[in-house]
Amino acid sequence: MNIEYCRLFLKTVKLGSFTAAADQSGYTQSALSHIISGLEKEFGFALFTRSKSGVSLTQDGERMLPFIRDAVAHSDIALQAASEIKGLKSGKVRIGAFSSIAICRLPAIIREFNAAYPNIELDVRVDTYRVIEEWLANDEVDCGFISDASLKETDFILLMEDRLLALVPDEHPILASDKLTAECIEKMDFIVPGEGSNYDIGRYFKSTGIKPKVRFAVSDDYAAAAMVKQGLGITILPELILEAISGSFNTLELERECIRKIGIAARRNAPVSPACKAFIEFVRASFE
Amino acid sequence: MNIEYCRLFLKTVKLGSFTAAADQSGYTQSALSHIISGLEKEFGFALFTRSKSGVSLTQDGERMLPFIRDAVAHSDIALQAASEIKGLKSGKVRIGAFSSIAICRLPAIIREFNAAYPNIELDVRVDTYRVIEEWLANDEVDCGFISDASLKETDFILLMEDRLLALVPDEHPILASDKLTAECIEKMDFIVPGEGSNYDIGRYFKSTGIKPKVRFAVSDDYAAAAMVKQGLGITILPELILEAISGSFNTLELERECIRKIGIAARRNAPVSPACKAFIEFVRASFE
DNA sequence: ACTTAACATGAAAATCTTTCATGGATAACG
DNA sequence: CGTTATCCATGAAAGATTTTCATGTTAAGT
Repeated sequence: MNIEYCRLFLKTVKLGSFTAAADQSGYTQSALSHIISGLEKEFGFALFTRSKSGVSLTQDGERMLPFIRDAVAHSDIALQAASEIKGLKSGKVRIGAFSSIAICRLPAIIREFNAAYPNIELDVRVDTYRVIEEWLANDEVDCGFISDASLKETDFILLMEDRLLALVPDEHPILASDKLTAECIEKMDFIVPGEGSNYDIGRYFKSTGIKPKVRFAVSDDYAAAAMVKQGLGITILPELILEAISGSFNTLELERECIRKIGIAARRNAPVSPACKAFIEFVRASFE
Repeated sequence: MNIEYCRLFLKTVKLGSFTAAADQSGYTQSALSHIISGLEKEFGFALFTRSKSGVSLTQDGERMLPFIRDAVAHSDIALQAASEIKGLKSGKVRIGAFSSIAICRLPAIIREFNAAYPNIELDVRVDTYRVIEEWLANDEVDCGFISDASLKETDFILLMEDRLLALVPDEHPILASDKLTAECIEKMDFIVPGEGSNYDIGRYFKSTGIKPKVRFAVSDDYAAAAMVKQGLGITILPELILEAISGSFNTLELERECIRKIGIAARRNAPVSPACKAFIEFVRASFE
């Protein structure tokens, strides 16, 4: 029994016409006629009654229909399984990541993933998560690390929570206090950090109503940290970024805590390749 | 995906050898080698690791195994369904029947069955059910009508119960009585009927301990009936046979009732053709 | 080392599949 | 009603695929 022919049988049943089924399947009408005849010979009875307005199932054909559907369905499952396995042998996953993740977590993940799936190519692009969301929407990446802040058309998997912490100059009196209050922030000079963190901090100030005394706005988090060290003011950065910044810094928890939720997302309602599935699962597991 | 090739894959898994699997399946080793390579190309990964002592599944092949088994199993079911349907279009059923059934019931059954399954040939052989059981055992018939008396290696389906009745001459004083007692039987001349019924009556006398005064033993039931009519004695016959004997007879129930159970049987543990199955089911339904 | 057993491989042969060209039959249409 | 279009069947030819044949390679067993 040839499964391809069974598929043709099903299509013919659906369309009630050899000609139409053949056209839709890239065969000639003649071929399909021969093929169905072959099936009928193999089974030993007629499947269709032919007429000038098409074909319709015989009673015997009707009886066979569920069995053939079933056989086709199960062979499809096998084929599907094969393509999953194959997809893990030779895939390519395009990943969007924002800088702190790219610096602090991705290198280890990529190394381990490569060991497990040596033939899956990983293609990492780094930008802010605003941009990563665009990439996801435009199908420029297969999956991306984003914050839960504005997840829209994505399947989001939570990986970790990341606190915002204040960075304070060395030997500053405020270090004696337990947490940094809103009033303290407003009293001190504030250095607005780079683009990505900027976004989180903007949200933070907006939601708490804190109005910082902005002295500087710099283009990246490292610069902001360096300026704090020079005593030019304080700044606020996600904890994860601090891991990436070498050197020791004085951090202080915020009295009004702020947490960003970091996760990985693929486009919702879009087919996800086996390789990408495997990568996402791998990332999920590595954050457990 | 070619189901035949999947079957070959399974056989190869079972035997752990291309050569052996090819031999058992009527292919050359080379053909199987090409075929498995083809499957591997289709799936996109290796199924077997080859060695000089045979082949063994790769990890991926192992993963595919259950899916392929499943696909093959379901296509087998479809093929099986087809052969059932086909079997009902062109079968032959060899039937063993004993005379009373063959005369009183079979003609109507055969006529109706033929209308329903015009292409199934029925081949009826008539003898006593002792012989029919032999035919069943020797596979000389596909199914047979037998009594439950000595059903051994058969699948027995009960169809009807058949009483033994006494046949008494016209105007005999015993007719006034309600039932025929054991003493009455022993007082009167007894005519032993033909071979088939003989067997039932022998059992009856044995089990009840009645010792009849045997005057005659005749070769068939019709003769026994005729002799009763001539006033030569009484006899005992199954009710079903009386239907077959033309003319009116005086019957009397036995005080010690005897019932034979008539059914149809096929050999147990032997494959039963679809046509035979259909016939047995048809008979069962027509006795309901 | 030699032999055997097992799988691979390329080319040839055999078989199967598909198309082409055509025909017949009926339904729809003017 | 005849004409045309549509639909399926069919036989032969072309094209693919499958299977075999002949042979090669490699490793295991003796």
